[in-house]
Amino acid sequence: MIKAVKGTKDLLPEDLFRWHFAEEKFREVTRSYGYNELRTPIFENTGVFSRSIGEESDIVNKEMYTFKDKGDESITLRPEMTAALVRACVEHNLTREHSLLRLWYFGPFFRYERPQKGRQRQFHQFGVECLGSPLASADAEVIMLADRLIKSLGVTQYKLLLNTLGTDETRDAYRKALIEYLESVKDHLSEDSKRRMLTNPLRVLDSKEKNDIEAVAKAPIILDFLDDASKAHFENVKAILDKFGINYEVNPFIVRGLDYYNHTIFEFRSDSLGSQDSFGGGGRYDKLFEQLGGASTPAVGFAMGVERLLIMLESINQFELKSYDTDIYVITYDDSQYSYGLEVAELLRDKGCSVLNDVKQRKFKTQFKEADKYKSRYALIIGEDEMLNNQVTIKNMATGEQNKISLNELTNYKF
RNA sequence: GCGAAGGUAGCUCAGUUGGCAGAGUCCCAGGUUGUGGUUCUGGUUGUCGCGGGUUCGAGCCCCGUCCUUCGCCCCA
Repeated sequence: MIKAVKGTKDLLPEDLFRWHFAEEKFREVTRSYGYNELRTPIFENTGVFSRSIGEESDIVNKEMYTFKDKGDESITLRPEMTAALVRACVEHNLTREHSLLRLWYFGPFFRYERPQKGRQRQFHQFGVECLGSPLASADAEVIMLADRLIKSLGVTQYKLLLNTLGTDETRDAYRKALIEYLESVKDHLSEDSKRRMLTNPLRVLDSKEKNDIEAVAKAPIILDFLDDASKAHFENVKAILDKFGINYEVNPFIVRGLDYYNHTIFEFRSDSLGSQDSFGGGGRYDKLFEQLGGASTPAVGFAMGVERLLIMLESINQFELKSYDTDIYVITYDDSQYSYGLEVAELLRDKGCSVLNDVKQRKFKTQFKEADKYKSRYALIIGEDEMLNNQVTIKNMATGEQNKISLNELTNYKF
């Protein structure tokens, strides 16, 4: 038997009820903040990602699906959206036409990783990007949108972690000081962290190793390296969140995996997800437009792992629907009324009802059982009698009440 | 890339020291020819993940491999 590729999943009809529920909320919440959807191709020229995410990051180094196409171009299946979205905005000059641009997206992404709970090779992200404002107001809007979305899905058990990286200069100065410190406690670090010290030193702060956590406790803290403007920016973000009762926890140890962030960074975590406890995150990326050849454009955004979000919905039993209800099931006594039943069904579909005919033309009793299975609210019963008199018998499946009516009455019936 | 557990019917799983591959559920048919949700009766369903090996005989033991799950790494 041929199976789906490792780390990929089919979404079956029963899964999709939950997906549709979430996707509806994406539309609802983004609309309430005036965000418009943007879609980009699923693959890009490799440079879009290698130039933005960071050559040293694991994503670029070992997780991208990169291949040469028949024209010998290096192509990469998108591992995240922000770089692709910025590319599209630059290419179409969108930020020239709108000095402030609010966009959202939802779609599949690809990373070559070891599959695990909440981690697949093809996975889905939902996210928003607010382009054009350097102010804390934009950071706060994006965070509040994310928070509102999570709440609207019915999720309550989660934490919002907040940190700031300051400007590129403060981040680089901090990185230097941190490496210096880590060198001094090198003997107490795990093997992983000794390696990370060189590739992504900020990651060491986030280690789960007991020894690392102790060694890092006295490490220099980014907040001490911030210039006044960066501090003010961060304070403004917090002030807005405070005003609207958004709970957060400042955590100088949270770190994002992508190189392009500066100033505010944040992460949503939940303990119902096992080891992949982060289900969303984002931050400000003021330099990315320039890196990708566009005009300097301050920007902030976030992304959410949709599979992880849905795991959380499942764990709180949110949204258990297994199939959609239908309005009407047309039941015919035998095959000679089938064609008449079809006419009646089409008539009702014109009115906007969902109507089922038994295309297997099974026996009378079985059709009733089907009507139950599809949770039809009404059964239309058609025998020789009804057909000859241009009538139907309409039965309310919940009350059992039924009566014979003409087609005319049927088309005016309030279902 | 590293470490650990698992894979038996569509689904959830049982299967003893190696001896005819099972249960529940779902599905299908029927309960005397125009009424369902509950119920009763009967029935179908298998590459025991895949490939080798040991054995008279393998779902069970051995080796390899694929996939899933859990942890590390990394990230959403």
